[in-house]
Formats: sequence, C-alpha cells, structure tokens
Amino acid sequence: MVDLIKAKFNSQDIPNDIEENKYLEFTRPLSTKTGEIKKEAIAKYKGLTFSLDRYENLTIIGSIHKYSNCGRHNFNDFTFKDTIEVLKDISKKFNLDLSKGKLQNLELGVNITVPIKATKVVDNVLVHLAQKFKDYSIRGAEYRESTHSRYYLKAYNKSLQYRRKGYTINKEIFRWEIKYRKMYSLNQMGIYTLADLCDVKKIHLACNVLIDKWKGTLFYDPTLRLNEVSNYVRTTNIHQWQNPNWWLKLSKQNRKNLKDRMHKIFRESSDNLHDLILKKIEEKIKASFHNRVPMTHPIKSTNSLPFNTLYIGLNSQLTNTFAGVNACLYRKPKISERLCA
DNA sequence: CTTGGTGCTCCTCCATACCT
DNA sequence: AGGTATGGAGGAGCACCAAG
Repeated sequence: MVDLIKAKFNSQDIPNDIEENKYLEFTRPLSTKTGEIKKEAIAKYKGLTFSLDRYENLTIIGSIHKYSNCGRHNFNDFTFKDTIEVLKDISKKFNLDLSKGKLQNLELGVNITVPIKATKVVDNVLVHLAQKFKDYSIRGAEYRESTHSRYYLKAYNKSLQYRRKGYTINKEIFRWEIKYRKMYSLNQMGIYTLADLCDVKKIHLACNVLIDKWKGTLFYDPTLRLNEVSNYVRTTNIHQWQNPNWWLKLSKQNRKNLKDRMHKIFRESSDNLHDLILKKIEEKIKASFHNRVPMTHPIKSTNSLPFNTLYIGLNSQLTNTFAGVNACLYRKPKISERLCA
C-alpha cells in the first residue's frame, strides 16, 4: 500500500531538541574551502532520511514500508494497520505532530502473485492513456514506467528483485505502483498531511486509483491460445497488439473499437490475465484494510540475514503452507515485536 | 430478422501548460 | 509547491450498414 513518503515539517512544528533525539545522528557537510560548517543536516534511521534545511525545516523522505522492515526491503505485504503503526511510531520517537507533516510526494503499490513469469507480465504492460510504458533498470530492479504530468505508473518484476538480493522464492511477484509527482490529485481526496494517511476513507480512495489505472492500461495477454484464433489474428493482429506505437497511432475511436475487439478475443481464447490481475489487485487492496491479510508469498532467506526471523514463530506455518499460499492467513508481528527495534 | 463492425455526438473527467 | 483555463481522451448511447 503506502510505500514512499516525502513530508515537510516547518521549523516551528518540530521539537527544538530534534538534533539530540536518541534515534537520530545528524551530520553536517563541511566546506573544505572555507572550513565553514553548513547549516543543513542529515540523519538516517531505518531507511528514512531526515534532513534539516538552513531554516531548520525538517523533511522526511523514504519508504515507510521498508521502515517497518528495519529499512531492508518492501517485499512483503504492508497493510493499512501497518501504515498507522509506523506513523505512530515515527510520531512518538521523534515527537512530531503528524498533521503538521505536509506531504510532498507519495507512492502507493500492491504486490500480487501471477500465474506466469512476472517478467512476462511486465513486458506486456504496454500503454496507459497516451503514454507508453518504457523500460527501466536501476539497483537490481527491472520495471516499466508510464510517465504522466502528475504521476508515474510502474510495473515491477518483484520476484527478480528478491532473487537478486539472495532470497529464495517460488512465486512470481508482480508489483503495480503509482508515484505522485504533484499533490493535486491526492489533495482532491483530502490527503494533505501524514495524519491523512491514517484515514481509512482517504486511503481507500487513493488505493482505488491503482485499480482504475490498471483498468485503463493496455495489456497484451501472452496466454493467448493461438490454435483457437483466426488466421488473421494469428498473422496480423497479435503483432499489432504487441506494438505500443501501433496503438498510439490510432484515432481514439478506432483505438477503442480495436481494444474492445482484442479484449473479446482475450476473454474467449486466453487466461484473461488483465482481468485476473485486476481481481487480484482489488482483493489485495480489500484485504489490506483488514488485520488479516492473504499472504502473497512465503519467503526463505538463503543468506545470513535474519530475514525470516521477522516472522519469528511463524516460519513453520509459512513453510508448511508453501503449496496454498494464497489461502494462508497470518498475523504479522507488531513493529515493536519484530527484531529490528 | 440477428449479429458484428463502424462511426457519430454528447458529456465528463483528466492531462497539460502556464500562471503565481 | 498550488491553482486554473483549455483542450483532449474516452465512455455511453445511438444509428447505420453488410453479411448471414
């Protein structure tokens, strides 16, 4: 759900002794020319960056999802309740009033399992509105992104990212994410500050955007059964359908008609992944507002990091239910119960 | 007659560009 | 960053046409 946040607190809204806070160690850059110590200061804690500007305004930037996992990863599910827990934790540890933390950026995303290789799903996410999804590869992550003026849509192969970091996983994980560049759309939903992220109605609205954006995304279904379709579809249509540029050249009316026709054929002669993924996104969002969440994926660590000890006491349950993971319900330990305190 | 393909208008919502 | 004017995208509904 809620992943990256960027929030700014005005100097009068932060405690005077923030630099003495026991969880934060601020460092200041030193000018080697003048020997002058800059006023700006930076501290890091559990993957969050706390920066003070020269007017002593505080900006917090980072993933609150990773924060709940000691700053290590955002592979697991992160529920609405977790969001509240983390924000309360931040508020308490740093003595901050969440309603004073004005949001400047927000990222929301869901991890879901897919029945084919996640990379195949990502590769076939083609166009949203008039914007193609373009390939990106940074820090072990491969994703495609559609750039809009107010937001970015991102489709990730999350299982690849897992494996590159040394985790064993036998499920294919697809992550669908929206990153806001401007606050306008979120403001329309009543989301202005960190405190608004604790409001279930507002977050529900924000999460539903993920559903709408997926509905509006052109997806070529690689499970199309070629033996069931006409010769014309086999020889011509499938090449057109897989080509984002071909879609973008069409008139809007023509695009709609051809999209409808393609979807009809996918409904009849494929596993209809677009619909399947839509349903999974809907289910995951719904579940994230309950305490008990259907688990996306069991996780085993192959390196020495105590990754699975995050779920200490639950390991046997996880490994025993490898086959039916989607049916596996579990309660995540509270932040304070986890080993990263 | 039905069915499927096409194309039109109206209307709403949203993206963009540009302002402060 | 926030705010807004403008135009475009696309969905709904309807009509037309050809083929069976």
